[in-house]
Amino acid sequence: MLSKKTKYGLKALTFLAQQEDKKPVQISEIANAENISQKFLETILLSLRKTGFLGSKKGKGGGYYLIKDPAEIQMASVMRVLEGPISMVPCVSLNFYEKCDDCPDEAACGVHKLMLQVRDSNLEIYRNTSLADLIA
Amino acid sequence: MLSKKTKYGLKALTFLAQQEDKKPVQISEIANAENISQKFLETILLSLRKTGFLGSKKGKGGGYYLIKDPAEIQMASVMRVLEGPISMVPCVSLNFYEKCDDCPDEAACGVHKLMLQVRDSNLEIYRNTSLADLIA
DNA sequence: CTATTACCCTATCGATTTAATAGAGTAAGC
DNA sequence: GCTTACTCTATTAAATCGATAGGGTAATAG
Repeated sequence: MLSKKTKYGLKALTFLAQQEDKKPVQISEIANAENISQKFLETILLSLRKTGFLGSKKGKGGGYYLIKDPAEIQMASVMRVLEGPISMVPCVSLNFYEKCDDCPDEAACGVHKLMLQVRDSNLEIYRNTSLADLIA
Repeated sequence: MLSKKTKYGLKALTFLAQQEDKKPVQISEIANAENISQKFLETILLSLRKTGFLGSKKGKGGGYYLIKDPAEIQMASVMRVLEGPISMVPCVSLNFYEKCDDCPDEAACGVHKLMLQVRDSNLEIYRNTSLADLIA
């Protein structure tokens, strides 16, 4: 299941990408438009800022705004930040690899084989889809 | 993330599929071979029996055995029983569809669009992969 | 017939994660 | 210098997960 955090984060990103100009948008405006708990959204936007997707401006007229062009933001990197590993098991993860304690031989493991396929196909989607694609 | 339940269930199924003959295999033997908590495995095998994947035999010489040919068991049905919905959000689920409370318009939702792609590609894998493929 | 084997079922429990909330702090701008 | 709006930490309630305990029950061998 996709976490609410990821869902809300993606919605916020698409909302910002749809803005005409580059002016900062207040958290409250995004939360209101997308039906998201404002406080929860705060922490999500904060993490997106810390990971380089968003910029922020304080004070009156402040808010969050996209730093990069939506076409340059690929889902793979967004998903890793919001949802965590793309793989469903650590033993097929590119960025978060970990050996299974059980499972003496990965090459002979059916689960490994299946999850490798799933990871490959999902990764291809996430890499070939940008934020711009989501609002097209 | 793939739950341990699914992982263990798949491992048990592949173990049973690798048996030479059709004789019942004891829970303890599977648990031992695959490094799984025996008690936990009991509940998993029980649910696989109730959903028509396994048969069981009680008493001495009893155990669990596959009912169908491994080539006839597709991952899509196994995953739905063990892991639940294949979709990452209910609003793109075939078998467990549910509308989002937020999100006034699914067609305009970027998350919906993205998750639809993911569901399609995963479903294709799960449908085209059988238990027999996992041990090949 | 009866003892043993091994599946069957329910209940519980601790740990972790998730989603949400509270509340105070801080920087920027008018 | 006051207001606005982002920043950060801490807390919490609920849900889920993985595992365990312990008895019950059916089938089989001998």
